[in-house]
Amino acid sequence: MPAGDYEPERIEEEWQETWVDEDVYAYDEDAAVDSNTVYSIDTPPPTVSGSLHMGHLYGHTLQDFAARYHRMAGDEVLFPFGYDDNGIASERLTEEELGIRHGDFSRREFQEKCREVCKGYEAEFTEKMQELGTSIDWNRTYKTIEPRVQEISQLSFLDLYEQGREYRKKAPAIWCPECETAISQVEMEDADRHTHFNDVRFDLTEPTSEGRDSFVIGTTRPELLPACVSVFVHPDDDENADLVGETAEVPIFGHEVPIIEDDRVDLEKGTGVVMCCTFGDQKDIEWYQAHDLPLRVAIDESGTMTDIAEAYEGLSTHDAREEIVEDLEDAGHLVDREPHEHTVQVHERCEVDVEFRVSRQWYIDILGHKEEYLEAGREMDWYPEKMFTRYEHWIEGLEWDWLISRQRDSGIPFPVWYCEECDHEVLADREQLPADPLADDPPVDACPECGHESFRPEEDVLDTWATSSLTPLINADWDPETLGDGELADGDLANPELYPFDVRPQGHDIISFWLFHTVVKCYEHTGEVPFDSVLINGFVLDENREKMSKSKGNVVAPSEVISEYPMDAVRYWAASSGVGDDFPYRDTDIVAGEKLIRKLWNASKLVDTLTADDATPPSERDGPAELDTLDEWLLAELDDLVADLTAHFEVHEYAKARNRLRTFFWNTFCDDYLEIAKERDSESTRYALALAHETFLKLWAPVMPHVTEELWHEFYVAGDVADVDAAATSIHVADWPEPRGFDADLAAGETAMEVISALRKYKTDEQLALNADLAHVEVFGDITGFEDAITGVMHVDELTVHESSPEITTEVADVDLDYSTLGPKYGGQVNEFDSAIADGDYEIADGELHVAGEVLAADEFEVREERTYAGSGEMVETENAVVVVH
RNA sequence: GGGCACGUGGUCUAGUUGGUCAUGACGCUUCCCUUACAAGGAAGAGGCCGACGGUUCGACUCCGUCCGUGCCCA
Repeated sequence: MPAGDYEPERIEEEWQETWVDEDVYAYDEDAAVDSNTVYSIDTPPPTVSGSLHMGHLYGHTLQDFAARYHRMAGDEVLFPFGYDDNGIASERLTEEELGIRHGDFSRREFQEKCREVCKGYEAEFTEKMQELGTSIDWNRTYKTIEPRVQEISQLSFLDLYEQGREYRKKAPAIWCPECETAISQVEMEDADRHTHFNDVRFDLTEPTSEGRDSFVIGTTRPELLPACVSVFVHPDDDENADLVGETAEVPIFGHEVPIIEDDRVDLEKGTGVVMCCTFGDQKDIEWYQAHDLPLRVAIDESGTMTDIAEAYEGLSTHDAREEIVEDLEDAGHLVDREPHEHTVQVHERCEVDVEFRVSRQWYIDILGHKEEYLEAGREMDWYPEKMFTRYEHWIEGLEWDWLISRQRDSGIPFPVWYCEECDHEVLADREQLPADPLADDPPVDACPECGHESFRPEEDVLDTWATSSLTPLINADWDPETLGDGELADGDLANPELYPFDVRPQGHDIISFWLFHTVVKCYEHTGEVPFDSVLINGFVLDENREKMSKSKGNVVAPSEVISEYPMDAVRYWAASSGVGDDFPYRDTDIVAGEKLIRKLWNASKLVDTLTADDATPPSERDGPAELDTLDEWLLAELDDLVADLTAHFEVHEYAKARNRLRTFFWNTFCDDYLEIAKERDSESTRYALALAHETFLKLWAPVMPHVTEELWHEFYVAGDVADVDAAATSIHVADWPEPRGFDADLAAGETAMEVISALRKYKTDEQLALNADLAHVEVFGDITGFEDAITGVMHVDELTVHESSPEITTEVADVDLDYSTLGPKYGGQVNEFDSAIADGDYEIADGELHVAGEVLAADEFEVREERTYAGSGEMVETENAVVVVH
């Protein structure tokens, strides 16, 4: 039984080890035959190279609330864990850690090194995750680089190819010159740059009809001049209309380009005349395609100037820019140059400015299926609902098909070869998977198209999202019988009961790509929306509500927090905010959790001393035939609590659940009921105490799993922690409480609590100790059945209860109008009622109020009376009773 | 620049379809070592609900503008 102080450092660690060692949270496939009784969670796997941050802690804790609640509520829960280790992030990590470059090794060698480096990080990550005390099934983990996942990723590629949804195309794509790979729209982020705005004069080959022989263009990227292929003017731009149709000569480089009109020119900016280069930005690409312009590639894949740049060949874009500006100045073509702040798009992994390059890449067609994906989003339940708009707007704003090929070594290879002769695509047989074309042979000896016998392997690897978007299929172990039909058949999933997943938890920042890509992939492979619901967690901000960032130095590490506070207290804080809302990290909130743990521990000690020693949980044994009114009242209130909490947990309202439970436990149970119970000696009270206490342990279990587990074992499980079968006896596999149908006079109970509160106030006001004796107390009000409770806890010698009204004189102090009825009925006249009542200009007769020429019915107003007690003793009023103390 | 949110006592927050004394916690003040807990208990002070307009009999709640903050997307 609980004794002394609770020791979280020791006890939390003990339980964490036991839970993992004894597989308390293991998903039981054999038990889980029915998808209705399975609760499956599909967590986005964190990048292992990143260290654990407060976002991981918060996100996983939130999922754990759901997992633990559903496990107790009778569902077979799958709470898996994945490590994302096949992206550019882990590749760069390996390079840094070992001081090597990926290009110096064969793909398989480099992948070996990646896996070796990641292994260490994974072990560290696992350890840190387990310190969070979440109910993850550590038997169900996967790594995105492991062979089974590689196979699923390649299967996904084959399946979409069979469905005709993937294509290879030579087109402008977003390119990172640092990583030397194409990247997709979602891998870009904004960065502020300090640069210059250069006004450059272009000469015309012939003067215009207006007699002009030159014009000025503003640009931040003069190094793109060699790539200039045309100049544009807006059709509504009267000032520059004369330029249209003329030919301009590009300064320094001397090549001639046409001047064309196009309404995509921004009239608000610069001179209204802009150059189009291949390529400076996305608009250049649009123009290039719309006007069928030539391609002039001035920058190569590593960000170095090409021979097109003539004298500047071999320079970096940055150096070329400086030199070209100088030369423009010398040649008299630089009209003006001003410092300029602007936003550019950079690759999120290396923060290098992206370029746009024409290259041959693989794409998944998504632009043609926007409506289906919107519909898929509508079919999911969103917690909170408002987050759906993010998904909606993302899809509506899509401009590129999904580019899935990357020119990297690490990652999962495309299972494709090309005929050396006709470029015909040959895909791997599914039996070959996972395949690596650089090492493996194609499945055919000769090209099915032209009969040629030599093949070129695809060197590219799949985009990391191409794998990360398959986690539901990885968790359910996908291995489809047939490819290309886009439907789920019997046997396609080893664990079909898991799919669709009940919930997809994730941060609101990754709705647009991770969630979206996962919906796309899984929907296309199975014909079903992969998630029933989406649970969005907000960001953990610092104590000043600012985003944590390394540069600001305001990052709080979970390890620091956990070493200082019990994990249960940290979880209590994590339950403080509505899902989806960002919220600040504050020590004081965690301290509040610590206090609650202590309160629960101490209250448990008292319950233990007050109740009989019985190792059977009270919910599983018969109570006394007859319950005392007080005890029945508590249990009836408890029924309401259980119903409310169940409803809150069902819809992820953890903050509401937490606050409701805390208020009832602390105020009603500890402050009111326990104080009364101390003074009683009754079988009924002992049973109610024990049953309420057991219920509290269960209701707190999802939020505070460690302390509740410890208390549960102290009360109801015999033997040492090490000796018991934790998988069978844990509170976390016990049944979630249900209302038991206790029926009590809740009004009388409430009145009785008011009376007690009034007596406390009296004692405080009179500077008496709370356990001071009161000789005689009279109560005017209904407290039937609670008399003993009141006399006991308040130490009242004689209690008299009156049915009748007390000897008091009443005066009408004020009249409260029922505005919700009167407003719609009388409109503006309500103001007249108010001022008349304020002036005392009204009459009450036969229960009706005569005011401002109208007669208001009894239910349209309420009279507030001021009472003066005429008898002896001190009067204390409450909402439903009058108490007189002698 | 566009979109989505959010501004409530010193701090963090609750507030369901508008109904008139705005919730709780932390902190603060006073009192109480009452046989689980003084890291506790009892009582109390503290707010023109971001600003300005509008709709309404009535606005923290609805609408508009502005200011401030955050995220997403250009």
